[in-house]
Amino acid sequence: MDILERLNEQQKKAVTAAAGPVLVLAGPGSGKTGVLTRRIAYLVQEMRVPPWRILAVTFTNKAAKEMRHRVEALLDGQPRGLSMGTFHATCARILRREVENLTYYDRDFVIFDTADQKQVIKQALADLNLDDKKFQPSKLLHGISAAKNELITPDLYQATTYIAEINRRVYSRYQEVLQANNAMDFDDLLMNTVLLLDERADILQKYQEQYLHVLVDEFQDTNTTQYALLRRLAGGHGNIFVVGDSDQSIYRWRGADYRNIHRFRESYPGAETILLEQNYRSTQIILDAAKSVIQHNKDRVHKDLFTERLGGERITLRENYDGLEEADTIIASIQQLMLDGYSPGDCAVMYRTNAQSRSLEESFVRASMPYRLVGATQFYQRREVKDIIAYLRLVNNPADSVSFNRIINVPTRGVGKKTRDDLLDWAKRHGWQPAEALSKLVTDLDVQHPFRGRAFKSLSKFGEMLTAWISLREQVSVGEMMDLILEQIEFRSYLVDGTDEGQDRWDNVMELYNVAAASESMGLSEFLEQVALVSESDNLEEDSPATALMTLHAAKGLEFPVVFIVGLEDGILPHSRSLDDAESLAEERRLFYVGITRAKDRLYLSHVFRRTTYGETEVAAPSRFLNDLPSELVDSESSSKRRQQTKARASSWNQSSTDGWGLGGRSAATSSSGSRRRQPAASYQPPKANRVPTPKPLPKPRHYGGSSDPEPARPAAAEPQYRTGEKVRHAKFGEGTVIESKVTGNDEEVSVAFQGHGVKRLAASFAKLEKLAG
DNA sequence: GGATCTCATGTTTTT
DNA sequence: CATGAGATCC
Repeated sequence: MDILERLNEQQKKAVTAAAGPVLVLAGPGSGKTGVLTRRIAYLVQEMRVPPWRILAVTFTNKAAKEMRHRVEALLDGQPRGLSMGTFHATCARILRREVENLTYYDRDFVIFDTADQKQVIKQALADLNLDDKKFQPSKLLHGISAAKNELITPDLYQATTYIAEINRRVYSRYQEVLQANNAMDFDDLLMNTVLLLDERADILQKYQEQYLHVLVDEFQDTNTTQYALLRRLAGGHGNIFVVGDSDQSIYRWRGADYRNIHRFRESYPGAETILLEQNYRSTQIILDAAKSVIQHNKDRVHKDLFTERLGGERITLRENYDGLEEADTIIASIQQLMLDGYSPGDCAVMYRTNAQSRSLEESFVRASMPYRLVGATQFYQRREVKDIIAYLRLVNNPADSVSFNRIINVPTRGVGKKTRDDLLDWAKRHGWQPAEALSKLVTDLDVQHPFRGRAFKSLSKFGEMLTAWISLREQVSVGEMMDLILEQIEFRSYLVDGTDEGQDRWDNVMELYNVAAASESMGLSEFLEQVALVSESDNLEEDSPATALMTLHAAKGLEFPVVFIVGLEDGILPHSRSLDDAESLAEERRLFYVGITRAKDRLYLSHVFRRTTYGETEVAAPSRFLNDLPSELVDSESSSKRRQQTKARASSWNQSSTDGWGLGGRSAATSSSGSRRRQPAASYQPPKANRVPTPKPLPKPRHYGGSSDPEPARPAAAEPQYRTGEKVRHAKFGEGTVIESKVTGNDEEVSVAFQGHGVKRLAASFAKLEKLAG
């Protein structure tokens, strides 16, 4: 494929720019990913740069994955050795490779997520005899994260006030606790990499020489530490190509600083700056509205965005009575759009806070309209999943006391607070890690210990299992290890308690198992790292027939033919916590701008008269941002007006379809879906028009539809679906032969021998086995 | 030691 | 309203 095909002049200029610093300021919809990927292809193909000498960094796994695919398509095959990944994954890879040069860590260090961090901070506070009610863990963590994002170590932390001094001490202790656990938090991955490169000129030089070209996506979202990293890596040659848009900077609260764009120009005075101003996404009207909104922010780099999609539908602005009516109105609009040839999957509903998704979901369920929730509760944060990961982490890294504490009594095994404290105490006195102490208890029969009777029995039993797992660590695969653990702790019977929720939890564990089993070639550390650095929203299914529901933050980088932005009220968007700070307010405005610019054809904005938050209903004022929309671009409707027009049919505020679109079959929807790893998109339940419209009490939306589709309510204890000898196909493992299959609870456990992959035990509901004829 | 209740808490969350 | 952590009760 010709790399320069169908590029406009500016895009071409960026792709073919000479080596050296390049700054691409890319408006929304201006084809920045295309430019970035073509730049890489150009470097390889035209400038003859070996792929392994190129480093491309992104913020999300999804962006990295997409870039990789597109580069592959351009180059007609895999660019061997190309480094492409998120900042965190890139740093983790460097740290892992250089681990022997790290003072406090050994090779199996683990990555702590926010829940783990909270435990660490509590430990730090306890160690310092500070009250965690007086000093809020979340606040302290935020402060620590901010420091790390600014490359400030505890030693460099300037404390001139009492509270800052507390912060400094907690930060310092927090780092010690992490190190004692052989663990890093997300921010450490970045900071420790920079520190390492600063300490060791030889290592710095090695990476500078390897990465002859550095490319960065979403540059406006970099924080100080990330920018420091980039500057160091590109330090020798200065071949750094960054793409960003300060108008889309919406992660300031995470340390992102779009002023890095200005700094870039100062750091690299010779940098070539290229503006991508042509928008290929939106209609003129939508783009004009977006421009009018963002124009109110000060100190912007001026861009003159334009589109060839002149005209377009006007923006619809609606006032509804309350959130319920707002949701129902949106659904009615989607149904109307369907008559115009749009699919529900062409539509997205965006909101400021996750809490707003609930009422929307309920309305979608009630109307039997398909939807998918993007980036809600993350799979890897689910309790049962975290529990099992904690087991694996402990096996991988017995120093991990956070995981230890998490699972010492999960499933309940008779180790309560007292016994646990005694154990931790005893371990501490001897200078052992908790897991180490447990091993001692079973391996060293002469050891003096404070346990008797039941406590001793429980601890030894667990100690024996743990010791055995650790000794098997090098010999078995991750999947086998997990299988063994699940079996021995009888996790299934612990979870499956006859409720749907219990079954869901077990299903989640089986899904994790499938991920592990598919990661055959990975070592345990590697597996855990991968699991720590992926997130759910990386798996938004494209081309799903369901309307996407997401926060405005989650919407960045996406586009939809039809976009609804809800809750345009002062206090929601802009959010109440941002009202008293100009910089925060500017960021809220950017958030609105990001939302508007996601839309290709149609944009619907809505606010309500009465908003219910935290169970309290209050009158809400329309968002101040609405004043920034030129009235000639907007069609305003309010439900009271509409009601008068359609008086005959609509009679009350509470009626669900106020504008006369009472189409939505009111059959009780069965399954909604969160976006899940390796799950098919939410299955579309078409409105069953002829069903008796008896609105049942709302089923609580299931977290996903995996195990029940496509055959809901498989009779328990029925015949197995799979027979011995039957040939099946699995997405990962390919063809195989069924060895045995048995029905267990609501599911079926199938053992299949796969060519080249050995025998796998799979949960039928997850494995998605395809039966092969013959 | 384990279950149950109460009470505080609540923006966004690429990793 | 809905969730989670900690206290309290059995």
